[in-house]
Amino acid sequence: MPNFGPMLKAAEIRHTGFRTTIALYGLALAALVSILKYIEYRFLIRDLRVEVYIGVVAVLFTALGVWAGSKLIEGKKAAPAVVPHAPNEEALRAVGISTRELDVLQLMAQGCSNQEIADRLFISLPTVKSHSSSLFVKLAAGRRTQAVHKAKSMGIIA
Amino acid sequence: MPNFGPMLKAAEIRHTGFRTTIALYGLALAALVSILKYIEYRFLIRDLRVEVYIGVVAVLFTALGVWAGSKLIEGKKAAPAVVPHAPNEEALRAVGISTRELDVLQLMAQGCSNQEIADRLFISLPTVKSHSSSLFVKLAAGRRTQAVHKAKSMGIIA
DNA sequence: GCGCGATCCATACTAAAGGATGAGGCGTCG
DNA sequence: CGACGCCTCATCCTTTAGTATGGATCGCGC
Repeated sequence: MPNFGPMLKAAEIRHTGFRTTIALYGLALAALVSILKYIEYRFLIRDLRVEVYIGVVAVLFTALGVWAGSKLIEGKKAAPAVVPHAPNEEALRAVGISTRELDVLQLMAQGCSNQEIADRLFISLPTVKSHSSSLFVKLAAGRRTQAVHKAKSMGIIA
Repeated sequence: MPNFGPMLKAAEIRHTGFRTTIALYGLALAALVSILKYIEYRFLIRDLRVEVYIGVVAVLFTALGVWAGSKLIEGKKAAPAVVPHAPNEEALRAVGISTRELDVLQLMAQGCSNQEIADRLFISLPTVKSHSSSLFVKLAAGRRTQAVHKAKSMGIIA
């Protein structure tokens, strides 16, 4: 069985091991062949045409590829947050923004209200206000829109 | 090698006909089978095992899927990357934002309060509210931060 | 002329945001 | 252990934002 692993590996390299991915990929392929063989046997279909096999495989693996591709892009989009790290990480510490404050800031940048932020982070409204208040001090902003604007220009958020 | 390009139109199915996509997909599949058959003939390989067929197809279509998936995501996320200039003018008219509303929107994006916007544009506070209200309607936003976020993603503002 | 949209302004009200202050739990570090 | 920063939550209060409604002017096109 050929080794297809590497193509998918990039998609989930952070969560899954290389060998594991390859193994799963191979298993999926084997399972697919088995299923097709079973169908061929079960319904007494002789000479199930190769084209049918290929069609089914093509569809399934295209879907798989689309999924993997999506993951791949997500990984790349999340990674750049890693590459611009220079400004990101640096600016973060320079301003002294904590983890939780960053969470609030990011949701804030997406246009969430304080209540929505509270709901998404599973904290209370006063807590969100607390974080945002300290954010405004650290970013020298008086309003949330200004804080978002400054944070973006500083590379703290995307 | 067959032309796989058009298949990926699945990523931008809105622009390409559905039938066209399916047809091209089928053509690609047929081409692939032909190639395999040719290889089987060319190298005098008898009984090329189905598993090999499936393996090859799986690899190719996974790659295809990855590519399509990437395109799909890019299209969704980086639409402005496709059309750098157009979105501005185009999106503006599409949403129906007027000149004055754009002025307000831009200052809003810079973190200005309504009062500051009023001062800079030499208009009254109620007028700014009037413009921003219609902006929220046109941008389908409930808050100014959300309006700014949407406007940026639409390429209406920088 | 007349409708229409854009711009401007106003008032009154509700909702959200922001500021000030205090306080408890928790992990770290000297 | 005790100071300290972070996270959490609360209450009171002020300011800003947003909604609703209405009215005025002006230019444009049918």
